[in-house]
Amino acid sequence: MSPLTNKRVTRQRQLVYDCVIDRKDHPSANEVFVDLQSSGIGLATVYRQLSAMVDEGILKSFEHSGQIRYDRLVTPHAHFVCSVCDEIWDVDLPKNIFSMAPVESNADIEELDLTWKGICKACK
Amino acid sequence: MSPLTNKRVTRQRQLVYDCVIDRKDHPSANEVFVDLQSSGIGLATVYRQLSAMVDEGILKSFEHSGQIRYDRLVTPHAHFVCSVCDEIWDVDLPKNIFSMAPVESNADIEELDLTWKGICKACK
DNA sequence: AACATAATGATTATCATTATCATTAAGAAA
DNA sequence: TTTCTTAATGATAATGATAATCATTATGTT
Repeated sequence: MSPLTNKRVTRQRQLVYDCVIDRKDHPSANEVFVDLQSSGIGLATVYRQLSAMVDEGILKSFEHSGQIRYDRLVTPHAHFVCSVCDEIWDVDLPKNIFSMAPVESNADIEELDLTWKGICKACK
Repeated sequence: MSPLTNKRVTRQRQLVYDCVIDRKDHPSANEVFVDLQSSGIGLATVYRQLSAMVDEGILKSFEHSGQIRYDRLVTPHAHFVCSVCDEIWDVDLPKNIFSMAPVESNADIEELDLTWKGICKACK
């Protein structure tokens, strides 16, 4: 568990965090809940802990087909989504992407969301 | 109304389309519904027509804080979102962005979603 | 004018997420 | 170790966005 937090280390918090880290993919709250079902954790706790961890900066989140997905990778990166199997991969951002911010916005860019869409190797 | 469709031109379809075109922003289905309330249109019809128009390619859509937003601009472009006022602007994609597709994906890119986030001029 | 059927509107259902609140348990203090 | 404060939990209800259902209406064709 990350030290960057002054929250109580409950059994449930540890379970949720470990689940996202171990899965290595981009689970929804419900997928984490299903994984931890046998532990007796409550659904509300899964939702609470996941969004708390995003606030604390130890997890990231993004929207995908109407639901929030969680990501253990918190450094800036992009995603590739297969339009056939709907799987998601972490991919690198283009080099110097932040220098390509639109002048129209006339603003300091804090972050960006970049998702590439296509058909993955397996589906092709 | 775009000619690219063989759908029946109902009064409701015309109203929904004109609303999105006239607004010039990125309304949700409910915002379109509220605009058209006085016409007596049904909420389900607004949802149906908007998603139909996206399927037909005469409108685009994207997810924004848990809801689907509709965009009259169907050519490839990015968005800038202000983290303070939550307003959304259409902005140009970086030049040659499609040539920067990640090699990891090993796939043909069909499209991409790019959203810049920061504080807009007005909020700064 | 008649017809076939796509579209509509009212409503219900679904799904993801958040709020509520009584109970439990971390972790600090005694 | 026991006590104590209060954050966290779990069960459940509430919310909000969107999709599905179905009887009725109206478009566009014959």
